[in-house]
Amino acid sequence: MAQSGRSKSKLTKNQELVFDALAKAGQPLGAYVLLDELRVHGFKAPLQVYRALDQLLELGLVHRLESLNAWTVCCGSHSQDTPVFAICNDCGIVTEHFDQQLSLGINSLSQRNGFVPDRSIIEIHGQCDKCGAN
Amino acid sequence: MAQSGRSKSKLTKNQELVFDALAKAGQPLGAYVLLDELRVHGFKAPLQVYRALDQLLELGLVHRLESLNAWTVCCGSHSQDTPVFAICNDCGIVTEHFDQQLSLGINSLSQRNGFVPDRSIIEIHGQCDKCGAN
DNA sequence: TTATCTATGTAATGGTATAACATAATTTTT
DNA sequence: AAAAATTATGTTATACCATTACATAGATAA
Repeated sequence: MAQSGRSKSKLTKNQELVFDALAKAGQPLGAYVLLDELRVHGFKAPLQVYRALDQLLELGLVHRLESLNAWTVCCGSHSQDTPVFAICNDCGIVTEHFDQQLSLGINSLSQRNGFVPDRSIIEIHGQCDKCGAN
Repeated sequence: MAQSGRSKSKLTKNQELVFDALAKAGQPLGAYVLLDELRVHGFKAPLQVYRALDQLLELGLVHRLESLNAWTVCCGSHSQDTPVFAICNDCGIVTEHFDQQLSLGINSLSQRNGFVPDRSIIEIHGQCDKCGAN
């Protein structure tokens, strides 16, 4: 929350609305769901959402889940390291993690192939602990 | 190619057309690009492509690149282990890898969180060796 | 106070994927 | 071989995701 707090003070009105809607949801939302939620605040077009999301991404306050076409608030506990998302097939809950072994693996594989990594995507689909217990 | 050869013998006409178009391209293609390439073979609607792709995915003959909305043939050298894709920002070349450290990392992180992984996505964006040399 | 830059509003369009329904081809069962 | 069931295919319409292009307003700098 430290980083979030610092950056959030500079948010514009639309950025703040989008961020708060995502934070309140506590789970990933699609851009058009966000649009619908924010119509009550005057949002009328997808671009209002996408522009805010782009800025929030830039600031590191939200992530995009590539395999879900959805967006979620950053947990805030990693700086610029690769986030890892665990996505439950059953309940849809998504948790964000940071994992050194995976980060090192990305760097090591890249280096062996003369590849310079810039941005990495790690998303694990499966069954969460709660759903597995049932 | 061993696995591909075995499975390919069972492909339907449309599946074979889609697979061959992807293989010939040698790089990821979008579904609508595939559709256009296959119009000459009688394809007329997106669903013809998507249905074939779904089956090819199932058979492990192709992969979907989630961060590109594109599809590519499987390199064939990993069985059911998580493929890792390196995607060059500059030239667009995509290479497929298998990496034990990353696979172990996925399993380890999952286990620590009581998560049962089913299908994982690892995509690294950056600069390839050729582009870095220039 | 212009000039510039950033944020916003709005309409139109492009790109990706699936639902729903119909038909044909193939395989299984009898 | 005929009937039934299954699988593949064809086609239309629609839903969902994202950006281009252009116009306007607000804030900041010169």
